Amino acid sequence: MDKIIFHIDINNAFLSWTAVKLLQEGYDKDIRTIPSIIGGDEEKRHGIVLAKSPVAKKYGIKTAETIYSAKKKCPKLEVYPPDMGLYHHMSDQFFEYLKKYSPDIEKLSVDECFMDMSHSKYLYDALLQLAYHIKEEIYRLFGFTVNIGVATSKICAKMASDMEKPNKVHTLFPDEIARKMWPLPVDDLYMVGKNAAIKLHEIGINSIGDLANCDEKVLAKIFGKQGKVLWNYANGHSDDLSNHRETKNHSVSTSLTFSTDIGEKNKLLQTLYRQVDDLGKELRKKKLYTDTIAILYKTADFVSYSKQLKIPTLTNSTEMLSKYVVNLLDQSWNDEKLRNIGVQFSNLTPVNRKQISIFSDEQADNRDDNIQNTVDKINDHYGTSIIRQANLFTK
DNA sequence: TCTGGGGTCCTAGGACCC
DNA sequence: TCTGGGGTCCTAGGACCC
Repeated sequence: MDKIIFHIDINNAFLSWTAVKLLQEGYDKDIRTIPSIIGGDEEKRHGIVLAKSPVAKKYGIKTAETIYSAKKKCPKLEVYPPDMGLYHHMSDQFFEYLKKYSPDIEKLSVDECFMDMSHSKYLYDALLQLAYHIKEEIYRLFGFTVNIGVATSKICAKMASDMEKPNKVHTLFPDEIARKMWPLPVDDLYMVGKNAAIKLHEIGINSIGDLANCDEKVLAKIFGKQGKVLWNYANGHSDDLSNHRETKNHSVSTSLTFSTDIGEKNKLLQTLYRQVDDLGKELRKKKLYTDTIAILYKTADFVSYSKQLKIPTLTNSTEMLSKYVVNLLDQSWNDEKLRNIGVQFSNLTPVNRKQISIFSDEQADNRDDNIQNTVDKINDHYGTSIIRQANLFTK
């Protein structure tokens, strides 16, 4: 029997979640029905569109464009601030609810997932009914709407849920691909971004159908490995779509855009120490170790740089990570003013596979681990970081 | 008052080994 | 006294996703 995959996508998740919360608090309008967006704080230079209402979309407003530009397109646009705490809470509830229908759920982000329904007891027709049922039940229980794509491959389920929005169920079975997906602009295909779209248009490939029916070899020449992937997607093949997301915890990172460009080293260090402390805590909580440490930054003129170092031992000690991060800054930064700085740890390894390097002092490592764990426990207990490294408080 | 934050994967070039 | 070729590891940068 064929696979049956559902792709469930929350419509304008951040905006819907904020809308539901405002309504519960007695707000007099549903911001999903007016030109509105969820946007960051412009004064802090976080001023981009994080989510938009369907009405805002009609004005041509796009996710990730500047709020400044969005307001030019629609002067009466209403901007609401994000509430990440709320969003994580709503996301958790959503995925908890879905478990009721399949144990095989693959999260793609806070607001979308695949559900493998192949082994469910439902017959084919009943499965489609079930998709509608889930959609309605989510609305009844939580107050937000979803799109559900039903297909025999992940790529088709994903493309189906993206069709007409909001609050819809679409199917995209093999015999529907040519009629439903091929006429769409090639730009709409998953993994065709701005750059790929330009190159495809240049060689006369404008629709997904053009891509599906073109010569694979031409694609390979232009896109390398990715050419084959795109060709498969256009033909509705391939279930490796999410492989790169399945293997989780390849890296953790954090970054911060400053309100004003920063050129003072001690201020940069303060930010870095805080970031290393936060990520270190995350690693220890997940019992993961890293041996690949990087800093990333953007200069005032928006040029990105990164500097990475592989170290001979695995660690998740804030103290050790801090030392390397400071070295990386010293090696790469030449006193330019920065608008953004961040830290990334990759090549993450579970604790039980930790290998003690011949260069490391095992006893010292264990002692460090114990101190860190105690600090983490105290901070957990008081709900905040009352114990941080002394570094964090220096000027 | 331009341009967030957190991820994954790929590529190209250099170092180094045999 | 001319310069192989395969392989792996590491780093910096970039494309793409939500």
